[in-house]
Amino acid sequence: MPELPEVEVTRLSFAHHISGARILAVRLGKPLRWPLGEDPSILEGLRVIAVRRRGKYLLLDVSDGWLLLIHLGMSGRLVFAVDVPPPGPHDHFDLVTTLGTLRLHDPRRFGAAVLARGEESTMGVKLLGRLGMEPLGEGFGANDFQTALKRRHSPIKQVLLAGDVVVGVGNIYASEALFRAGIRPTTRASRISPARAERLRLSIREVLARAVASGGSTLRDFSSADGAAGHFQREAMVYGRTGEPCRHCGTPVRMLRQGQRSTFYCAVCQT
DNA sequence: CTATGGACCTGAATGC
DNA sequence: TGCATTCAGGTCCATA
Repeated sequence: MPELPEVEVTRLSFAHHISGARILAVRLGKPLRWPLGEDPSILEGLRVIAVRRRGKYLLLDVSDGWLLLIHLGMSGRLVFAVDVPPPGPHDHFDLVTTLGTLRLHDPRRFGAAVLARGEESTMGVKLLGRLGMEPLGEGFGANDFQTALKRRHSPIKQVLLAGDVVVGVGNIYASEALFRAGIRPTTRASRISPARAERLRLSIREVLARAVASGGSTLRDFSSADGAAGHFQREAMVYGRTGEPCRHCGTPVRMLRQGQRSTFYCAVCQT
């Protein structure tokens, strides 16, 4: 479900509500992708200081130097409310605080909640250490992007998804950014010219920023922590539009498989 | 080092 | 209606 825009929209929807809250309890459901890593009772009495994002991870800074990393995986969703119903079969993590409860609901359980001793801890480095540039930040520069692409011989779509060059671009926005840049998803990254790489860099920024502004994409069930659905899917140029006319040239949109994932593109507009 | 395929897990949609 | 197959927003890990 969640790529960078959905994670960022989720963050914005509850960060200011939970900041300053004192943690009362942690409730755990079924195991997620990784174990919490620490005894949850150590959080009791501590405060949530801030909520940041790195790639598709949410980072909750907790007093006493603790860091709570939350990943939504494919089907995860956060809810923050003063009162939440009793946990259902897919509610696997509750952070109960004086200001409300933050709940991770995740049917497929590819998501995770991990407690670490800061970003430089073993677990922090393991999960965050290989992440690429933040596409909406200052550090996502033309030179660095081009240099990184030169070293990669895989198709550009898969390089974008890998997340070690640039983070946050998932299956929807990879197809969308490549369409806007006019680049075939199968093009080897190393063979993209500097001019086209720059166009791609700007397309990535624009697509992600616009998606955040639209509240993300709600394909089946995404909603932010206050329950709001996104509507960027209405602006999708190619994703999920197999056989439908390209919004630029009218040619039917094509779908192909790359590394077990669907890719959508226009064979006329993307070369 | 890079590239590729399998693994994890559940529910919804599709096909016979 | 019932049952099997395919697909879904991610990414880690083992293997070439």
